[in-house]
Amino acid sequence: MTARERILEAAYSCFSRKGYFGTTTREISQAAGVSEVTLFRLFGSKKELFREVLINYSIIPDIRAISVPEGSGEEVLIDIGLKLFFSLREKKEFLKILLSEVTGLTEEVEEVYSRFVETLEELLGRVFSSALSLSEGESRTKVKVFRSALFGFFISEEVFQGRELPYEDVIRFVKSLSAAVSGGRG
Amino acid sequence: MTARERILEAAYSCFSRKGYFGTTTREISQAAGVSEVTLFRLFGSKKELFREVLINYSIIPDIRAISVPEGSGEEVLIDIGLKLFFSLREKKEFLKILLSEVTGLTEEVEEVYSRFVETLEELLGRVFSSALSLSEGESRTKVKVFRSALFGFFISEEVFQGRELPYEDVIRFVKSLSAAVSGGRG
DNA sequence: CTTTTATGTAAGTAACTGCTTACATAACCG
DNA sequence: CGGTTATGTAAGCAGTTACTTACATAAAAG
Repeated sequence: MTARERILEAAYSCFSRKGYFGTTTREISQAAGVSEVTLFRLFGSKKELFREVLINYSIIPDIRAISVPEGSGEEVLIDIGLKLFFSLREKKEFLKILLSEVTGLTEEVEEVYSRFVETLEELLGRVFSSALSLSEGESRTKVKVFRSALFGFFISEEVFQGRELPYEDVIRFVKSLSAAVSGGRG
Repeated sequence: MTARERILEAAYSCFSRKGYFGTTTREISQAAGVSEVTLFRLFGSKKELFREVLINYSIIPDIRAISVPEGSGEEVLIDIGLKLFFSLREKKEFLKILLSEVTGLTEEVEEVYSRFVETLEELLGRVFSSALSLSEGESRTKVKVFRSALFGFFISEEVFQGRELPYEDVIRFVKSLSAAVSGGRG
């Protein structure tokens, strides 16, 4: 691994554990096993390094890579719900960084977050209108419910409580959510 | 207002806008209109002040104060959903502080968060088992869906996007969520 | 009136932080 | 070989930060 990569990785880890202001450049360089001078030579400033981390570890490509499952009805929602949940889990550190920068939101962090929600809703929008047969308006609201629930669940259970839920708990939740959203008039 | 109160209020505001590490004690004391020495005399340390802010502005009493509505069915869920949403909004700053401290979670912040979720689930548990007629297990999972969706929705739309949703949007969401959760087998 | 209490001003300290400069070294490239 | 490139060490600087000490003052309490 190049020095650049090692620094990026170390920065990712540090920022996600202690936030932007809680992390020092000394700390990052030590964790990366390089000198602090190298860090500044390669990235110019702490802020710039932070930006690169945000780009490098973004969850957005992961979400884009999720394929819309064939078929229809509840089963499809369960499938996509699980895929999304485990994508969130895989990028937990990235999401922690995002959350911790909610205060003093710089435009760029805000933009990253907006694109994250857009990407999610776009994917779910496609799934919902193909798998369930819903009007544009119905679909949009249900997508919001589904997306919010999944995201809220992940944040509460995994990020804040700092644990990793057993598979059955995740399944139970996603099934319940999918059933709720795919049934009824809501 | 006493100096103590002014400092608490200023600290609350600063921490919610810039996080713990992003805020300096100088800043707080200036915002409070007192000298920095006074801040340290009254609170001992920055950390202690932070703790007091967390206690003083906690959302938990707000949630405890919400009365379980009479009646049954979907209407009740809508009622409680709206009450909860507007409680979250009223304590947005507190929640921002909580979110921003998700990195480097101290035990105390983690505990505050746990109690927050417990309080929420307890309230919703009572509502769900009285208003809908559900078994213990069904109720518990539906409560999780309801709670996660509401919380996730609030965080995405209001905290991260930094805006205040128009009332109709909130209503539409809560109605859709309530319908989804109260109908079906989920 | 005198003491206590609450607050202020001034000054400063020790540690830390982001970042820079100067110089060495070792590997790789033509 | 000679030069470029990537990295390291050492030193440090200027600014900031949490927090302290010493002393003044004015109001409140007894």
